[in-house]
Amino acid sequence: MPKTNTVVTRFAPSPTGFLHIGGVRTALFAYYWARKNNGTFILRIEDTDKEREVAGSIEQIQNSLRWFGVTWDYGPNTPSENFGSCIQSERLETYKKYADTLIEKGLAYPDPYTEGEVTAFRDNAIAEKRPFLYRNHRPKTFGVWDGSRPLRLKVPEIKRYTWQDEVRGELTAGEEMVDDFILIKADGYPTYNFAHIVDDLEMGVTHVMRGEEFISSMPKFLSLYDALEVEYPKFVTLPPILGPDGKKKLSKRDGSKDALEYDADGYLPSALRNFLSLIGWNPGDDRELFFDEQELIEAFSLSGIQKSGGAFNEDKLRWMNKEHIATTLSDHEKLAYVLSGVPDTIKLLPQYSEDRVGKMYPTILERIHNKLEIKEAMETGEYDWAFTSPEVSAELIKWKNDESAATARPRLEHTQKLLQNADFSTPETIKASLWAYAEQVGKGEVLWPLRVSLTGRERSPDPFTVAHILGKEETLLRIQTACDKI
RNA sequence: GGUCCCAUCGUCUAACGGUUAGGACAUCAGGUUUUCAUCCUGGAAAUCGGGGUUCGAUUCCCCGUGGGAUCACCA
Repeated sequence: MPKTNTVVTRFAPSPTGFLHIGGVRTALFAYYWARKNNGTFILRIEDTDKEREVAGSIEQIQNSLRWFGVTWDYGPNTPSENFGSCIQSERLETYKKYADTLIEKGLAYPDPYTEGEVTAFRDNAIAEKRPFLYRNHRPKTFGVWDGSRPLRLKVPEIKRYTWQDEVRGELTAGEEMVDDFILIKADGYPTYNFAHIVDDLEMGVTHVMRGEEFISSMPKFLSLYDALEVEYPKFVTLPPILGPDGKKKLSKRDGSKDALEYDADGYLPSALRNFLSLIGWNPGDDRELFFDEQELIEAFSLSGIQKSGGAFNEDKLRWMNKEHIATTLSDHEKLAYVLSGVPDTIKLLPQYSEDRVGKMYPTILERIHNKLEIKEAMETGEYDWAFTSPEVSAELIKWKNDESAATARPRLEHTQKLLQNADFSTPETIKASLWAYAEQVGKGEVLWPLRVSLTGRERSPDPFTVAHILGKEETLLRIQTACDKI
């Protein structure tokens, strides 16, 4: 649905693989800005390099965006009545049209050199330690372009360019960066430099949002806008997302993996969205937790975008994910979340049942930040007590104030007696049945041996929670087993 | 190397000439607690350096320094 066209933004990835984290952030910002202004958001596929194209990545990119809740008004499967397809390889006629216009104006010409000759020019310039400029070799007269050779732009004016960036203010570039770049390659496909500008124009894009790596190419873009005699859109330069070291750009190793891998690791889309939005942008106040997409859209502003790059802080992402799990998931969803993190090996344990997991998921969620940590805790045996009778050592049952484990036996037996008549419906009701006794005799004296009898472990959830998870029968049995041992 | 960009606690960041430089994650200490976890309280922790401009610079300007980007028939 076309909206009020005050703002049109786009996300324009090339289908050369999965969508990485940096790309997601760019998409998110462009999407927020469009939605905030009741504008239009376009997903455009820049597939003009057939060599690098990876099959299936268009689907993959769309799936990733959908996972984040990003929706687009026009995209690969939703063409526009006005400008048609959002896939560049299907728009070759359009680029041709613009190329012809430039040729007519005398502002585009076929490159008369072979690739080898141009390379030789370049190597020569490098050897002489001076910047290579194709325009120094520009032919005196232009031949007729038959499509078999690259078509180059004749830059309308060689000058120092100055332009406004919505984030960084006034930016400049020297005339060394102004050169006769290629508009259409010998294979008939346009270059990024040409295609993206033609498309932005055709699609009515008002805000071009992209990473800072494009700043140095701006003279190219501006000279083309000038050659076409069109208005510049607004430029919004986004800072890079850096690796944890805060220097290099985020690499695969430290988080720039497929956005969907985070799903597998148990990161909630809302948490990752929240986290990524806060790298290179902030709402201007102390708010950090944005559980809802709408809040983010409302808070978003161009003035909150940062100039400098931000590191990917996985600790903060983990914290944020925990917060999102706690506040955005229903009880049912929390249980499903934990269940999906239980390794198969655990499911083989004799007392394993979903019912038991259903009683213990809150205590598990209290201790983890993502699904990976559930798996890890389970695999290291942290929760084995819940699914199999523990091996209880008498040594461990001994409370620090006791002389030996046997000292605890009468207390355990009394505890067992109290629990026989206890209400096991919640940890609190179990606690109620034991609390008076524990306070009278000593909490550590009663609760430590009980907890160890039930779990066999030095560290575990509190005994009331454990007893509730195990149920009355199993609880009493385990206490008996422990008593028999000491 | 040329051109360009950036610079506040370890990290993400607030401050848009006047603040004891604030918040969050991480970290440390204390408290609650039978242990772990949770939770609560508190602490330590930053304006890259040097010059200007100004009554007054985190903030404006210049020079350094450091980091980054870019110089393709890739995007």
